[in-house]
Amino acid sequence: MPTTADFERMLRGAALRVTRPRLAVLSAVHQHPHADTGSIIAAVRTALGEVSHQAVYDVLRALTAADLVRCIEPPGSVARYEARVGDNHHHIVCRSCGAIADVDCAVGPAPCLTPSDDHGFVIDEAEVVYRGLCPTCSTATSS
Amino acid sequence: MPTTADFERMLRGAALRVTRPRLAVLSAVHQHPHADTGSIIAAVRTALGEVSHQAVYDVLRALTAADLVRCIEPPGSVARYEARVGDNHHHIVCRSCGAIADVDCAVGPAPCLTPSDDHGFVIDEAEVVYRGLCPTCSTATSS
DNA sequence: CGCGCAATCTTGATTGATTCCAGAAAGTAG
DNA sequence: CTACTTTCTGGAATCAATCAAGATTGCGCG
Repeated sequence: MPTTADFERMLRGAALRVTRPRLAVLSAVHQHPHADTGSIIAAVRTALGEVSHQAVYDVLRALTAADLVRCIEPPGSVARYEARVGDNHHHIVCRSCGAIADVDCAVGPAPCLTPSDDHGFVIDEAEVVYRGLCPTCSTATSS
Repeated sequence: MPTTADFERMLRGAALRVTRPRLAVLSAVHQHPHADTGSIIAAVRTALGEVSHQAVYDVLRALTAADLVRCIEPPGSVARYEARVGDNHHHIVCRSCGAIADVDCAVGPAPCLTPSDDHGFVIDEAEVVYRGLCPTCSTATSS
């Protein structure tokens, strides 16, 4: 787990000002993978006291633009943020309870980047979302 | 393009009552691939006159549950619906204008269904979303 | 060490999609 | 044709997210 000093370095490296809310948001995202915005706001407030949701939204946008965090939007859920950036990985979403797990790319660095017909689109990224049942819901259903 | 009689047959086959709003929604989804809810409501109202948005939401949910339409939720956009069901295909979303195009599965019937580590999840579906620039935005940007 | 600019945060209102609710209407089976 | 059940209508409510204006604060510079 990175330290506050690491987060500060990351912010400076991205030419972003180092502020209390930003360090708290960065820390919260690292501590709570796949957390939705509400959870992040709650975590930040636990750490700092009162913080406006607007600040959190703004910080998340800035961090996303700087590639310090990544935003994912699973179907049937609100936006979620995670700290793993730079590595090509995807997600499994549980159909029943909404749990999310990371999945490393199936076949290589960027296997699905070549669809059979690109319709003239210039593709720069492919995101894969697996749907299914997590271990807990799977056993609960089959029993 | 299927006819009203076809739509009626589809509804009866799914044990759903045949109502005017349902036929209109089914028709609208077939005529406007990847339409968002608002567009579908507008299309239905053009065809039938006043229809409550609640009815459209309800119908779309019923049709989705019956696998007569499919719901997709591209990042940064609202829910959209399409009529292609049963075939495994994915989507390209334009980063700039939000246009959506269909893409047949890259490597086979269900290529990405085998991640390197499934974390104990029971996976039954994989959805791939390609991000990039559509031909129009691509040329507009590079010029 | 203190100043000034510009980015950032606070507060509060607002939008927009979606859902909930109760009653009226309509489709289907018999 | 009748009755039952599903579906639709109309309106209010919820929730995430965005917008706007003014107060703060971080950071670079002298």
